Amino acid sequence: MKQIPNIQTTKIVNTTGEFFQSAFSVDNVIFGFDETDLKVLLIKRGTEPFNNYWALPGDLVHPEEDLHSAAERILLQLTGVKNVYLEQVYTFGDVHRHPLGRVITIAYYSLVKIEDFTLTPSSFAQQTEWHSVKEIGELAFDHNEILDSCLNALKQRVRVRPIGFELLPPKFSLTKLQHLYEAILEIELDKRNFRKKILSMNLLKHSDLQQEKVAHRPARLFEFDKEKYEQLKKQGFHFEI
Amino acid sequence: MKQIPNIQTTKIVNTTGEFFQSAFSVDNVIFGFDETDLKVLLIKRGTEPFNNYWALPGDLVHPEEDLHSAAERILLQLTGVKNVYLEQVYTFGDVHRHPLGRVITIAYYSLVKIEDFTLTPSSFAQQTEWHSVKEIGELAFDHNEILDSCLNALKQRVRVRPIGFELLPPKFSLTKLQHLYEAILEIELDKRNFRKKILSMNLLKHSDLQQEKVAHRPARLFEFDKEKYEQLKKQGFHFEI
DNA sequence: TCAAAAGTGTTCTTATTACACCCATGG
DNA sequence: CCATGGGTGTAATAAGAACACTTTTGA
Repeated sequence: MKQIPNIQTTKIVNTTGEFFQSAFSVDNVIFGFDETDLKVLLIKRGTEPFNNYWALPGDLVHPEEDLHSAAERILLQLTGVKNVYLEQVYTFGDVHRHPLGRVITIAYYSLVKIEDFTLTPSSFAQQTEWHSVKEIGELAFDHNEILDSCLNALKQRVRVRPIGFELLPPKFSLTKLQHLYEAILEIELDKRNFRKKILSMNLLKHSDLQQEKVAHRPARLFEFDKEKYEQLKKQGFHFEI
Repeated sequence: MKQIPNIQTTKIVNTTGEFFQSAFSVDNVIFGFDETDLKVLLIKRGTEPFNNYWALPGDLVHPEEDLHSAAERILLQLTGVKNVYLEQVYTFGDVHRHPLGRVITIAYYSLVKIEDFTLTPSSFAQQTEWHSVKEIGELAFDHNEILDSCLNALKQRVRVRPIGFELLPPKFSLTKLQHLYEAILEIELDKRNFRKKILSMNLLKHSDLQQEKVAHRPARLFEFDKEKYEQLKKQGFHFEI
């Protein structure tokens, strides 16, 4: 998949007869979590402009395609996964943000379970790779700015919505969950207080499973109870970490 | 000002040779506050589609214009005011949201001091009027949805950023400020607790002025201390009501 | 002197923080 | 038997909620 395959010919004729080039695209910041680090899926561009730069996956929005669907399509093409948590963040539209024309882009982020798929080199991109958000170099276009805005949005939203679970396998230990919050929020949490708080919400049902084959006391595995959450939300419950 | 003066001729030629019509616009939800009510500035459309419907002020983004600038221009044309608090909220891009073509729109809201200007009928719109957000009928296009999203964004953001002041004159009483929060958040606040909290932040400097000619004990007038806020913010201070 | 809104503290309740040891497992 | 991470409770502190009367002014 190319960022902007090549610049589209676009004409907008306004009432005074002016013409201009324009188009809109969607960029999708795909987040994953692996034990310790928050990661983001980047593709290495194989065409100008910004040839050989790492970039966010994105594409022009198709004529008969909603913005949300475009973001889903990008994700599906790159990872093969569907039905993923996806949220719009911000639209970037500076006149000169794209060197080849007037292209505004709507930024989304997705939260995926990093173990749900293996990356296969796409025919469009030279490379697709998970990068720790702590080690991101200079990206193509204004993608550093876009990534930052999505990271900030995630930081804010993960505290007040039960979306952290989207990054974990269905069954997880409380320690994993704590590490997830610590990685996203870039803070340290107290183990006992964290457990007390998350368990007091009654949103986790403990499966009877445990970790296996670990060289220490095995952790109990929990599941997020989505129905319970929807039910509590109707009653005015407000999630907060 | 017309919403979409008439549908623009737009061609996007993608790599497979398809053509399609597209354009992008900005809609600006302009909020004001008058003593008791949160209001929004609407214009009555004078052209099809949605002739005679109330609509949000908006326009196509010009070729050499940033999105933010477009939102500022719409506000300036309608009200004559500049340097106003303005924030992007969400981009609406459903395929059929505009009956005459593919037009996505980036929603902004502005916070204005309602007494800073008087409305003069614009040459483009039949009518421009403040409407209480509690009494909004059916608007043109998907503007009810856009307004709702901006209202929600305002509700969330006004609690954690000192932006309520943007809706008040430079000098205001604590009771006015309280009523503002009550109107936006749609809750009742305790007078003593509210005062304690807002004053404890040390963001208000009390001018030596008082209300005059009121048939009750005159209120002290306060000013928001923006420099103080910027300074505290650097030290990690977090505004919250 | 009345009506109307301004202004002001204390107590109670709830949430948040800080903190240290024993447990179960695999190697 | 050692190393590793899992699991647990209590006391201190801070934040939030509830609540009623006096003051100042104009009419």
